[in-house]
Amino acid sequence: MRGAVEARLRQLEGLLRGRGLPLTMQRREILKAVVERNDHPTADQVFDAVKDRLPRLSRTTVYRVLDRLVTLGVIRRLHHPGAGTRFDGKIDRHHHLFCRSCGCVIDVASSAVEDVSLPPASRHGFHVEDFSVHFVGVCPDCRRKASS
Amino acid sequence: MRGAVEARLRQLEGLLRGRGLPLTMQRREILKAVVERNDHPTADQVFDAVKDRLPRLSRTTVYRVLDRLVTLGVIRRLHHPGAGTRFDGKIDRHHHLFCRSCGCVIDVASSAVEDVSLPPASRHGFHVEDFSVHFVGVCPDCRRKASS
DNA sequence: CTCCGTGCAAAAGGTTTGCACTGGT
DNA sequence: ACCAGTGCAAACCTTTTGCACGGAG
Repeated sequence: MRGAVEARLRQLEGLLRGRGLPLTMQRREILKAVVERNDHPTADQVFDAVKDRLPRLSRTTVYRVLDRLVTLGVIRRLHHPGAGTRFDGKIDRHHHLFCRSCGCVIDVASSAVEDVSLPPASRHGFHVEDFSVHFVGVCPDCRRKASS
Repeated sequence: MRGAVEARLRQLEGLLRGRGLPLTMQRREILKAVVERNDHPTADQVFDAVKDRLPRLSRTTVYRVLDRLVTLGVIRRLHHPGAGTRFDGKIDRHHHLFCRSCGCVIDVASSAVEDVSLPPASRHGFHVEDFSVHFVGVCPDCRRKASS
């Protein structure tokens, strides 16, 4: 999976160069931190993960860089029940399982979900570009605890 | 649509009485404020909508009452991209169109979306109870502005 | 009468902003 | 050298908490 991270860094570099923006250490390390984990970290968790490598890093920068990465389309903002904003290193279409018991979020590959479409007449003139499905239920861990 | 609001107030009254909880003016007015609008107000917007009728109302109470209404299942919490927590007066299954330009949210009737399910092999032991679909795109207003 | 609910004020997060300095190109 | 990015501190906004009073059942 190391190669995947390298690929994302190159993607970031390309997007930044295309706009004449600098590729800083902070952007590199923050992107790595988000992509390397498959949970969905908050800005604060990203800060914690990166601060060892960049001791002078400020929380402000984490917010600003995450925002920039979202704008560039390198990562996604995730709207997590309960807690604050979270970030998701995956950018291919995928869906989420939200556990209503412990609040965790599990990714589901898009291919595991049958295609979703809206009848054109129901769109109210809304131009739909993408979608994601939020499944709500109980995760394996919580089911195990509940049955014991 | 006035009748619908009355019905929801009776529903609230029943749920509260069943638990020996009082039906206060604040709970009545806050529920009305959420149900009467078809957008998805924040706690602060609810406060603004109700403060004329209840001049001594405090923001704290709005938060507490909204929370209680969610617990009772009379309204739903909505996890909205960008902004803070929003509340949705509809409790039947429906989906949402999120405008990435202005941030507004439009309801979609559930019947307009084909049923979505996960193949059993993809559930990783997760027990799915419900789902909702988040469509992302551009709303009619923003499309109009963009084309001019 | 008894609790729960409410209002107020203050605290607690989480996120944003202004400004001077640093760093990538 | 230039301009965007960064760090710091303070501001901001939303949400939560402690405590005394007031109102519904």
